[in-house]
Parts: sequence; C-alpha cells; structure tokens
Amino acid sequence: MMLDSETKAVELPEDHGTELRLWLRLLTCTTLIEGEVRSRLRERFDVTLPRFDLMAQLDKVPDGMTLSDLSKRMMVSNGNVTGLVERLVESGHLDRRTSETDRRVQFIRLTKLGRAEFRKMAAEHETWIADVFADLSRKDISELMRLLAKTKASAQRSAKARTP
Amino acid sequence: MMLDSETKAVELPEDHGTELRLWLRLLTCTTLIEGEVRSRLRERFDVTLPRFDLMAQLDKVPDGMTLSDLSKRMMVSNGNVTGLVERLVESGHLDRRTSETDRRVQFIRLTKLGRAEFRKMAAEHETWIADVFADLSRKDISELMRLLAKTKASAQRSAKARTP
DNA sequence: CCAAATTGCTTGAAGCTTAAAGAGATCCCG
DNA sequence: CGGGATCTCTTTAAGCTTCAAGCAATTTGG
Repeated sequence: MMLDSETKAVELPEDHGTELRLWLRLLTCTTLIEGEVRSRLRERFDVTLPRFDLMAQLDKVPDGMTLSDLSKRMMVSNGNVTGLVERLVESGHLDRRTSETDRRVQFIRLTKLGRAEFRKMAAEHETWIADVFADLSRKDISELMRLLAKTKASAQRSAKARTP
Repeated sequence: MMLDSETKAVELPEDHGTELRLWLRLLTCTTLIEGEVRSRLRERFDVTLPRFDLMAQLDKVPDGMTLSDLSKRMMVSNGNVTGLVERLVESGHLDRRTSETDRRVQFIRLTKLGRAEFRKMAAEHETWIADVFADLSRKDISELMRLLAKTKASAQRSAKARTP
C-alpha cells in the first residue's frame, strides 16, 4: 500500500544530522582559511579579499571581461561588482572601456600596475595556501578534490531543482 | 652541502597549483551552498543567514551565553555580534541580561518566540542541507568528514604558526 | 518596422563585516 | 591596597553584499 512509508516521510522527520554536521564542518574550514587569507592580504599588501579575487579573475584573461562575466565567475551580485570595479579603477588597478558593438557592455581589464601588483600578491598567496593544506598527503588532497567535485555537482543539482 | 636544495627553495618557487585548486573548489562549494541557504531562508522565513546562525548557537544552550562566546563560536568580530544581537533583541527574538557578578558581561538567550521560530526554520533547513548532499554516499560523507577534520586541524596549525 | 522582452549595468536602501579605538569593569601582583 | 594589564562590550568609519528597482541598449517576434 505504500501508505506507511509515505506517512512516515511526512510526519516523522528523518534524521539528517550527519549532513548538517558535514555542512558545518565545510563552513568552518572555509571561514577559517578565508579569515587567514584576509588577514594576510591586509597586513602584507593592504588589500581586501574581494579586490584580490576580482583581480584574480582578470589575470586569467589578457583582454579583459565584462562586468556580467565577473559577476558570474565570482558568484556575487551585479551591483556588487559595479562598486568593486569602481574602486579598483579609481586606484589605478583596472581599466574599463565600452564595447564598440554593444554600448551596454564594458570590458574590464588589469592595468600594467594592477597586473604587476596582483602577480606579486598571487605568488605569496599561493604559498600561504600551500601551508594551510600542508598536513594533508597527496592522496588526501586528490581524494578531497574528488569528493568536493561530487559535492559541487550535488549542490548545483539541488539549487537547480528549486529554480528551474 | 645542502646548498642546492636551499637555493632552489628560495629562488625557484615550487608549484602549489594543486593546493590552490583545492582551496578554490572548497570555496566554490561553500559559496554555492551558502547562497542557496541564504535564498531559501529569505524566501521562506524572511530572515538573514547571520541571524539564523546566531540563533542556532543560542538554541544549543538553555541559559544563554555571552557576546564573546557568540563571537568566538560564530568566528566573527565582537562588534559584529553587538549589532546582530541588537537587531534580534529589537525584533523580540532575543533576551539580554547583565551578569550579577560581572557587570561587563551580558547573557544573551532566545526568547520563547525566538526559540519557536528558530526550531521551525531549523527543521526545514536540515532538509535543505540533506538535499544538497543527497548525491553523496554514506561512505563519501564519512570520508569527507574525515578529510575536512584533517583540513581544519592543518589550517589551525597554519594560522597559529603566524600569530603565536 | 515596432512593440515587447531581454540583457548589461547602475543606483539606493538595508544590512553585514571588519579593524581600530575607546569606555568601563575586573584581575593580578607588587 | 593601588595601578597596570586584561577582559567585555560598544562605537565608528570604511567597505562589502544583497535585493529590488530602474535605465538604456539590443534582440526578438509579430
């Protein structure tokens, strides 16, 4: 009759404590590392993490990208990027020019200064991250990569299911 | 003579691309899930994630805790907690009373309303998280738990080494 | 071709967050 | 005791972040 199992699913909440603990642990790790990176960026280079992240996106491409691309890649809102870019143009790290073919679009790229400064920061940043994960073996790391890829796919599936 | 290896360590930067990719993947997973939880909390309960987190900390203890405890547990700054608590007291979810023995200290706890609302939200929240991780097997989950515990320890060691 | 929908970006309000400075209370130790 | 160190919390300024509304340019479909 299937009634029993369906009733149960509705009335008795299942135990999902394990997943919850996993999520909290994931969050703790990220918060911890993020805070560490934030502190070091501030004290070594007097730069904020969002600005570093934005420059990291731009460093990958020589010809720049649009604000929308940035917003998608950084997984933050459009308005957020507008403000960040504004401040980085102001400080001489970024360069913006309007597209010739579509006057809505702006291409943003690193200036010479911006790229030079970013490269210096990135080199050090990489060593910090290496140190953060230094107690993990090669096998640990590749296993973690695999499981996080699976997690990402699962989370995307879950998010998509809600907003079709 | 050891000179070769030491020289190399200083002049030729080692490749830590793997750790960097791992960190970015970790960050992506967290951002993705966090955004999803944030959206759902907003649309279902019109509450922000920081407020939910704060209430979650308080739900664990019946007699409340101090602002400092909250700040440590939530891994955010003191001033941040001051503001969050202020708004939640304002909305009737929290209760604050000054310690009798130490007039610097304030004990914060959930009001009846606050606890009731939190419990409702938490129950649903748990099912969202379960769904986020639904594509992972039991073994995946326990393995991920283990590796994240190791990551957390490693990150803490790394952070401590910098600030003794 | 034109109106409607879509796209790219900006703006504004509200709230979150941090770092740093500071006020008040308590603790420690000489 | 008493005075400096420490602890708890608040305040402030600056910046980050989101959501929602809005503007302008482009695309789409009659």
